[in-house]
Amino acid sequence: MKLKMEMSLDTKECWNCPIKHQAVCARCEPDELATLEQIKYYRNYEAGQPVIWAGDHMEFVASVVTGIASLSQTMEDGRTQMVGLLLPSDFIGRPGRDSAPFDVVAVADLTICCFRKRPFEDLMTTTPHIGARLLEMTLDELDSAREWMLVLGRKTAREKIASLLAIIARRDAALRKHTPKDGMHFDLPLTREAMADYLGLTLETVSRQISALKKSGIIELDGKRKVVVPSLEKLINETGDDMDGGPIA
Amino acid sequence: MKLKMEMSLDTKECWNCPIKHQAVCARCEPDELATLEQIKYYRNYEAGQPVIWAGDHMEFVASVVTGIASLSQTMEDGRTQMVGLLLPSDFIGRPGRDSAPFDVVAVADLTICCFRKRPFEDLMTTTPHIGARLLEMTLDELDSAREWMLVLGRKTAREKIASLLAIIARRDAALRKHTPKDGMHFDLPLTREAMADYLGLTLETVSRQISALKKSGIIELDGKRKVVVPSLEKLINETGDDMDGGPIA
DNA sequence: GCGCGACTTTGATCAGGATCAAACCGGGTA
DNA sequence: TACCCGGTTTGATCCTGATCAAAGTCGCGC
Repeated sequence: MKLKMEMSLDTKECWNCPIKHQAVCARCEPDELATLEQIKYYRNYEAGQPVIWAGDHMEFVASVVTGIASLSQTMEDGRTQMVGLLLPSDFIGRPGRDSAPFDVVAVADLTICCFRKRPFEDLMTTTPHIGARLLEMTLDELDSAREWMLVLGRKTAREKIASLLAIIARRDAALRKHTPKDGMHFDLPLTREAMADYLGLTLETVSRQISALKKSGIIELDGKRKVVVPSLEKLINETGDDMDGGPIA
Repeated sequence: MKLKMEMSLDTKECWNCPIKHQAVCARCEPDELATLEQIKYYRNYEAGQPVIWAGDHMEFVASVVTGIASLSQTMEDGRTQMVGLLLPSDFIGRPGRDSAPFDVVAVADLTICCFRKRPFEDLMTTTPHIGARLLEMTLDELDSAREWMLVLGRKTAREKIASLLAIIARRDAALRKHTPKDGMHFDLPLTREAMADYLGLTLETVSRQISALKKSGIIELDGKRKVVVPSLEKLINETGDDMDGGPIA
């Protein structure tokens, strides 16, 4: 059993938070940050642990600080669809509702910064910065979700895999604050099954298509979980998207 | 060529607008409404006409007043995916961005209430009501989009058709301000092709599955475009969703 | 080292939808 | 009336990805 990951001390204050420029608190004035500081607390989850089940009462909203979580739905017969990946700075929860619409599960070891819901909502009504930033983030997420609908509804298995890899490559580059480039390598944080659930495929098909991309020289694998992209252009060619643009998040 | 539909005079003032309680202006105070009144104008489109192409510069944001529009994406090779249906009171556009992320096309004769973008954005910063309402609407749309991802990624053709019919039935009932019930009948506002684009299917499969549902007694058809639902429960059984809940929008 | 369990790969077969093709229907117009 | 045209239905066949099954890989604890 792995030890629970703890955040290092120096990230425990808002003014030193690694996501302070991207998260819902990005626009806050010092006094607003001070208020957030009062109502926040951290929670840690290890890979695989559930954070929230759909329908649960939520007493907090939160921001992902480090790690990855998934947002997903499951039908009675067990078919599941992942509907979003939550990366650092992404927001969890909905001011104004108290039950969660989807399951949230830690995919990799996860730290979230929780805000007690009632005070957070109060703060939203008394200051414009949080609401404005949340609106901005929500509109971006809505665009991302809609772009993903094209992947789910119209792309082939190979295109789906390539699209997922391209997105992870872009996000990984963004987290490291440089642009994606040829020869880049990154961690594949998802199991084959999680990829399948995100892409609306089976895990066997995911495995086969990854093998096929490898055979075509589009990607190289280093172990099961590390990917090298020799030519970003070739990868994007496989996604079915036109060269520039394409889903960002 | 059909005559362009014009709104009747009595809906041309905000205080008499049919969607004033649901749209982005729902929370506005009288003085805010007065400002909106200054910056708004109506536009009409007939079925089939484009409203905006993806990438276009947008000089307005808008609310659907009457009719239906679709939000969609098309790949270079022609594959298209509808990513949303816009019904009366739904919002078009994104404060803070000036190019449209998706195509908007009138599916049925359409009237929208446009707000010049710059003044609208200014109004958003000076009053909380519009931003708060827009956030609320955007969060709902995000949930809807994510629910639709389950349909696209994991449901069978039959389940997809049943899900679409169930959604249209619910929305139709909501527009008429009563709850959906057994024996209800409603208009099918979409062509088979539009349904296919919404569901990630081909139009032939849509046609076949509608025939199959008819043969099973789940629905009855009156012409090509009117549907009767003898038992709502039976229809929902076909969606794969559990009885209550299910996608709302 | 060995064995176990979680995850992954690969193979064989099946089936749900796509594709290609043709006929049908209803409404508008010459 | 006959014709045409957009939308729809139905049929025959194909193919992608699902399903069922078995073997391979890696990390970890004993």
